Amino acid sequence: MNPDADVAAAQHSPLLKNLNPEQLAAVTAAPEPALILAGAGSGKTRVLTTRIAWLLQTGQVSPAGVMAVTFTNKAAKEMLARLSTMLPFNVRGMWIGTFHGLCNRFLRAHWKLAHLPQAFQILDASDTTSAVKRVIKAMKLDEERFVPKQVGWFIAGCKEDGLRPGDVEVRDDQTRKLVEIYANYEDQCQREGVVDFAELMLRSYELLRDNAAVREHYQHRFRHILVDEFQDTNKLQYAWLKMFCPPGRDQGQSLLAVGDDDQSIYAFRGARVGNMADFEREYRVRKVIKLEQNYRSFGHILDAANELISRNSQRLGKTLRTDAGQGEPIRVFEAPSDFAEAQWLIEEVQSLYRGGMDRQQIAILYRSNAQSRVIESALFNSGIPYRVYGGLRFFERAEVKHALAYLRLLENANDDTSFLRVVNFPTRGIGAKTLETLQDLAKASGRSLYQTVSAVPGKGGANLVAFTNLIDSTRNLTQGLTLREIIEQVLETSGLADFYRTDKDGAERLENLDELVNAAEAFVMQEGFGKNAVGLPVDEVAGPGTPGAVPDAETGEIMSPLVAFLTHASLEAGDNQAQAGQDAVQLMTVHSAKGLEFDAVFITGLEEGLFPHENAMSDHDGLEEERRLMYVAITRARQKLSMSFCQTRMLHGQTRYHIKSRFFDELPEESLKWLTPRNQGFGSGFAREYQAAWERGSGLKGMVGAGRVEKAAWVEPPVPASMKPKVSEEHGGLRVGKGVFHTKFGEGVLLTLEGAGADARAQVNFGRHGTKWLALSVAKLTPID
DNA sequence: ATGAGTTCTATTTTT
DNA sequence: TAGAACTCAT
Repeated sequence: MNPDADVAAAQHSPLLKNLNPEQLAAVTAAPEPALILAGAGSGKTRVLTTRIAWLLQTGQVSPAGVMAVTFTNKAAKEMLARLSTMLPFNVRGMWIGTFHGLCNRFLRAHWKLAHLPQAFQILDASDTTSAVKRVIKAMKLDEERFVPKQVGWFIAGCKEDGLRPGDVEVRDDQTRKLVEIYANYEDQCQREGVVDFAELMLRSYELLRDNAAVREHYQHRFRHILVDEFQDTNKLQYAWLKMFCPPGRDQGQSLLAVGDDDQSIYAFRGARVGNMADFEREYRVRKVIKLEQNYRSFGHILDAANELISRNSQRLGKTLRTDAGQGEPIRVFEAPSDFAEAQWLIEEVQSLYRGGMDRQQIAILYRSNAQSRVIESALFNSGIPYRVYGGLRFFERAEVKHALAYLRLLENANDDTSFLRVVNFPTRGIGAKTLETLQDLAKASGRSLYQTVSAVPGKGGANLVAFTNLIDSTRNLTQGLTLREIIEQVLETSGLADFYRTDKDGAERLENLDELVNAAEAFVMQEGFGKNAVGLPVDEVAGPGTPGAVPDAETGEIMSPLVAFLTHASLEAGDNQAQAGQDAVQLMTVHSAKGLEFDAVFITGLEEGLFPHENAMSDHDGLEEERRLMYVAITRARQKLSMSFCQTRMLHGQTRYHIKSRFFDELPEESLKWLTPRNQGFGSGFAREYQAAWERGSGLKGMVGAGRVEKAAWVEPPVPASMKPKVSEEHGGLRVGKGVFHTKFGEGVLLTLEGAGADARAQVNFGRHGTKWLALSVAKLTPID
């Protein structure tokens, strides 16, 4: 092939139409290491996917030679989806996925070399914590001094620095013990055939590092490696990438790193922004391409973002610009209390909605999850549908995890984590005492719990044997069944389904178990196996194309759909959001808003101590990360941006007095529109005066008397007439004082009806479930006699 | 085994 | 304040 001629011809490819000069440069960059500094809203995903498409179209690489790495499943899916609309190629040949997803794919193909069982299972965060907890217990250590979760972080931190227990520098007793726990934890995982998230990365890295043949195979195979969100990579991930494409060698391989140092907000989790600068140096990047043209926000919003972030030192340097015009200035509201802030949000949201904006185009952002409560209850009481991100995800729900534990035991009975989760759920007369005996015996003999049951004497032992018999017979019963049938069978024989059928509030959990069956069905349909599921690359697989299963790279052995599904469940916990109201206001932390965009954004709780958070304010780096977080928040907005802060806020059960965030002083005055009088600024101590006045019992009057009339905004605003509840007696067949039925809360008595139309709401006493306010536009209430 | 009572803790968390 | 995790009594 003649790349130059192809490249010249491809300049006219329809793919490249409508790209700006910087985007074009990034898409058509020469096959050498390149760094793309992609600002918020600069069309980064489009550049990434277009580049892959262009490389393929110009024949510079075949699908098997492409690897694209992301951090989230969502990003990977989006890339895959966009590519499949752009290309006639089979996208399955490419390695596109998350770091962990690709590591899984790699380890499944080389499980023997990696010293793993073929059906190894992946521990999620909570599995990891409980596994660590067991180690600490077995070592008879004080759980106060060695908090399982923290020890888990320590272990993950070591792994992310590439350190095995023997590599950790020990300088004090505490660390010595921690390393001991780490070592025992490793043994335990190995014995049980499970790996945690960090292990997926480290194990793959070590295999590549220590096995030249494997390493060279992949180096030769992947001609083009693209990495998204490079600023979020940790030390190990960068080292992992170097294994695929080592720096300082010109082999015609290209590593394209795309990132934005200004959006690095995960340093606390081990992300190293410094990897960007290191990359530029170590790979001798000749040209850094900056995508600074923003296609998302109006001028005032970008001015604010640029001005704020310019306060940070050690930036790679980037200024967003737009052709969209200035737009509206940022509205700033000072509220007397968190309650008043929420009330103001309600008014603003309703006015936007009346102005024709979709509710899902409105986002309310906050620094910490605890702030959502006040806002939620205000929204709830106003009958405005909303959706909170950050709740329990589907595969993390207790009942789902129980079902998965049974399924895991079918595949690998030595998985003690799963064993302990369900050995007595539903209850089988196996108590703590019996389990202690079992664990001691297992530890002494170096066997798994499952292998040890017969050694336990007495009634407890008999019950344990009954449990393993149940698992064994279920395994036999499910031989040859489809994945759907296996799960249905397990739900029945385990007694899980029956348990939730008789449990008084098991209905919802039963629904989730149904949903699990559906998810499995969808997984089988969608992945179809042999494709991207467990992800054995098709060109590496020698085995027969058995439908519904993936053959192993070396042996041609068939991997069961069940193992694939269990892997899927650990690697992708599902949507991180509560019940999906179609037309709902979006509530989330600033962290979870990263990567999203909305027509209207409210940044709330902009108070010193909260945002920037007090725990981050002490050191320079912490404050800079808070500033980047604020930068991320600002750049989420397309058209309208508002910011608010409170003088008083309920925190840890106490009313605290706050002053406005220093970030207000770092934004351009001309881009702000103060809805309340601007006060003296950061550090004025005004809130403390207010507090003092309040404590004297004089409240606001004292303040006004002291000549601070401009602080009238501190008075609770009167409820506007439009907001005054309209009380009625009857609504759609419902009558005050009569009975109603709700699908979740059951029967109740209607106490009050307020509002009309979309705002209509009802207060109902559900007895055992208490008295609740319900939005009639959302809640299904039916009258009963 | 279950429920009531007690104590502790509270920043963010892509996999 | 509120929730989770735990203890203790039934």
